[in-house]
Amino acid sequence: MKATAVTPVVLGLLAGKPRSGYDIKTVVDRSTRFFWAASYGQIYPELKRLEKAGLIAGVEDPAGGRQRRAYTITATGEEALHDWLASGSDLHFELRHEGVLRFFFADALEPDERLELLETIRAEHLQVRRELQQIQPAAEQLCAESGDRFPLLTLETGIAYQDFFLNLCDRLKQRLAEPQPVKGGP
Amino acid sequence: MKATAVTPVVLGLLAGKPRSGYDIKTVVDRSTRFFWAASYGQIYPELKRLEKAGLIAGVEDPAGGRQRRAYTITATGEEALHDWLASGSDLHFELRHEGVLRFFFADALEPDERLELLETIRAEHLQVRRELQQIQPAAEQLCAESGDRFPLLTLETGIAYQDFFLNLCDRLKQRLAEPQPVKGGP
DNA sequence: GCTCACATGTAATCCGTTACATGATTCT
DNA sequence: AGAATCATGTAACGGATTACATGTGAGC
Repeated sequence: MKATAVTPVVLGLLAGKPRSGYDIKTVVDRSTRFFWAASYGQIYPELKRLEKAGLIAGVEDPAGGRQRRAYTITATGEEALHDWLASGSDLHFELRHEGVLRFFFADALEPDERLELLETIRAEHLQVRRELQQIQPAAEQLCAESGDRFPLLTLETGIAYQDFFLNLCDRLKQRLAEPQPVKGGP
Repeated sequence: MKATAVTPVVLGLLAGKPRSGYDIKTVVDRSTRFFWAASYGQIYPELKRLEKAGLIAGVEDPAGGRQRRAYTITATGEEALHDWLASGSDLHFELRHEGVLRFFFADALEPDERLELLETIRAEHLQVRRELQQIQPAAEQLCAESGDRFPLLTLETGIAYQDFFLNLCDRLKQRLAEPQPVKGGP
């Protein structure tokens, strides 16, 4: 059983409580999406793979007449999750930020276009910040109910992360307003 | 000519000065890699595409007897670059952070393992910070020579970004040390 | 003579998203 | 009645990485 990118997400979410594939996708979109996304095309095949490997167990669990298959983590699965969580180094880290890329090439822009770019970047991070803040009450409730404070701490991290970019844009705007030293001197 | 993920990087770098595919890859690995990566498998086909579309022009430019094809940006190419740089909204943004993902699921860890995890995350960001700092002198020189301060500002952004994670790990470590309120009260 | 950096390219492979197909149930 | 949500799944497509193949020149 080689672990793929979705393995830990699925395993981690099932460690909380039994869930269906649809359920997992919904939770991912409201939580890990901001630093670890997953699609149906990954989740459903992965559930079958993990079941075959004995890390999770599926049971038919229809709600009403509606088809539904819920999965529970097994003891082996919990072990595998713990192993992954506690295994050291080489944590995958990747950022794709088109705004920063554009800023990198901003020499080709006019001064007012540069400010506009920073404004656009700022606006997009502000939007994400709002989305995260909307989730916060639900995360706080979940924390109080389950006693697991890590999803809430992670959400707060996400908000602080957006704040970093908001501050960054403000600082860069100020630095662009400062007169830059010209070659040859004044 | 539909733009792909590498189009702006290639165009942006050629706007500075003529370069070979190999050269582009080298510069990318020392600069944009941290927020926008690119591989040979993308760069070389893209150069051919952009030349066919008339956005760049290639000239044989052997150094010694060594084969080398350098590309220059055309007026059309400069226009396309500017259009992309100045076009509004919907900036692609994506983060994949395995450390944060693990922290999200850290309820399944022992207290000391949680601290270890934060330490691992911290160490990896510190490592990236060091790499960026090593580039700084070269970036400063380039800034002084070319008058383009945006690569340097972007590098400084990258360092500040690593600092955000370093501080985050420290703050989270402190918060984990605080006694958490237990259900039912003390 | 050997190793490293310069240099170009592509094929195989892996991976993930998107879109579609299908259908039941609940809410308005 | 119709829309939205719950629910499962896959096929096609697009995109990117990896690895390989190949060769020159410079420095030790």
